[in-house]
Amino acid sequence: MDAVGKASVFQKVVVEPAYKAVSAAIERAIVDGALPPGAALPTEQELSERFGVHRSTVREAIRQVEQEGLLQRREGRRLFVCLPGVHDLAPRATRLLLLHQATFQELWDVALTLEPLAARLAAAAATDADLALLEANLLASRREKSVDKLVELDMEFHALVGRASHNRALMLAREPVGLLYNPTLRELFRRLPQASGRNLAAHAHTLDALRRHDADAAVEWTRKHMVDFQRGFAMAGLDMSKPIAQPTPGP
Amino acid sequence: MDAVGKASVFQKVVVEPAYKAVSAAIERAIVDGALPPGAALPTEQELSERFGVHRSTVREAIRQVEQEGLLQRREGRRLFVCLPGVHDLAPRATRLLLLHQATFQELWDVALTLEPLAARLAAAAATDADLALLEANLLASRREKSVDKLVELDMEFHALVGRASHNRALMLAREPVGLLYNPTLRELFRRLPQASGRNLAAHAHTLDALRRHDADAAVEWTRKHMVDFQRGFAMAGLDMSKPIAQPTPGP
DNA sequence: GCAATCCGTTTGTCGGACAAAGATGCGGCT
DNA sequence: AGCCGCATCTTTGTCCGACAAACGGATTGC
Repeated sequence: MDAVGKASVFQKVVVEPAYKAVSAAIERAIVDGALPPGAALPTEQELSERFGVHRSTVREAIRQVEQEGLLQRREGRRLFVCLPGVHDLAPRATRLLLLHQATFQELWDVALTLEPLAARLAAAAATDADLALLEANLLASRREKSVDKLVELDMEFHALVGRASHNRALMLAREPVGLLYNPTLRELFRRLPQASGRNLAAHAHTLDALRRHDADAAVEWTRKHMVDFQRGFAMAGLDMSKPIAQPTPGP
Repeated sequence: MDAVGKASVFQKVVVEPAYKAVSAAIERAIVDGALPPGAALPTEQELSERFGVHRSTVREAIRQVEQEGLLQRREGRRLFVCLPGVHDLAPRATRLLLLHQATFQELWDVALTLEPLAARLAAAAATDADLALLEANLLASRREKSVDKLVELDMEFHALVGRASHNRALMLAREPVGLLYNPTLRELFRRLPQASGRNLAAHAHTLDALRRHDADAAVEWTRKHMVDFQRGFAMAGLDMSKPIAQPTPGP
């Protein structure tokens, strides 16, 4: 209508808030290596002077970077740069799946693929230290009677196999899935007490295969273990197509 | 040494900052459903009154929840509750793998397992809409000449197969892995121009299998596709055991 | 030399202020 | 009566300053 017309020569200008710009700048400094892991973040005051914004603005920016897992409060007050670990991302992924009401079937399809992969890679890459941790887990499981603790130990066993693979992409992918077994596994163990024994036997066989670096056996035992679990799941009358429950079980 | 002695009856008391308590409270309200997705977050002032803290403190808390992906700025100013999507978590996972200098081999081992799984599930679950999107992607790829765009389209194809699986756990697991192909794929396409044609053929066969709901064929073509890629990788003289590069390639 | 203490620094929190951009409502015009 | 434009209110983004508590380091006393 005017001289410019409908041609969008002038796009709508987007102004990003200062706190966002600052948080992006801090993030970039960390990712680019200007602030190496372990280094202390400069003082809030210094940052506010450097960026030319008020300390409150800097604080808002810091909160964002902090939540990102790139900063960690250590020894009291000061913030230090740190590399985010898988344990930092997994809860978020878990919550995402919960909020989206993912079904146990979805989880299971992925687990049925990832756990054997973890076993296969672990057979090739497991160190003595990894094997020792698995051994310790197995021993603890044999002594444990409490269902809740057994579930914890079972999940830990699989997490340890994941770690023994020394594949960080795999650990990242399987962690959230592994976390969500928890409530279902607990329910299953409660309904089928005998499942726990079969579980332990399968773990023992898997560990044995890992010790021999026998990838095929490790995969096979893991798969058997999981199929067995699935059968138990059906026998216990649980429904795989229902959304997964919160990791914090009700009364 | 005093009356209490070394017995740790009195643990060191940990006081969490107010902004953290507030952010946790807001998060809980969202996760518990008190603030359903789509609802507007109360005013900063109202929150500050309700929690009995200063508005600055509320703002710091909001920044954290915002970064978590549970809040989104829509239509200008107000913040609205929203469910975090996979696209919100993936960049973080990607950055984590980059910072940890994960090798392409690690990525590849996972991809070699997840992509066929996606194909298998997609063969069973793909809707007409999914297939149409894949078809459109294939057509666009056939017309495209630019290497960069072709890489984008290739990654999109695999992402679409993932979506067609309708398995959210799978999408979550494969997204970060998929994102990191980018620089390597670009390098490969640049060095081996003929790879692109083979790529398209494999995509076409995969899509065909998905249309026929033939899971075995879909898996087989996907696997072939990936093994082929791996061979090209070796032929191009690239090293899988080196850390992956940033998604933003240098000159 | 070691320990207790004092002081500056840094963080967490608060009070208030103000500009800019939406949202709201009201009155006037057709 | 319905719509438009304008004044006003709200809300956010940013700033200023202040202060208590905790931490670290320097200083001082024994």
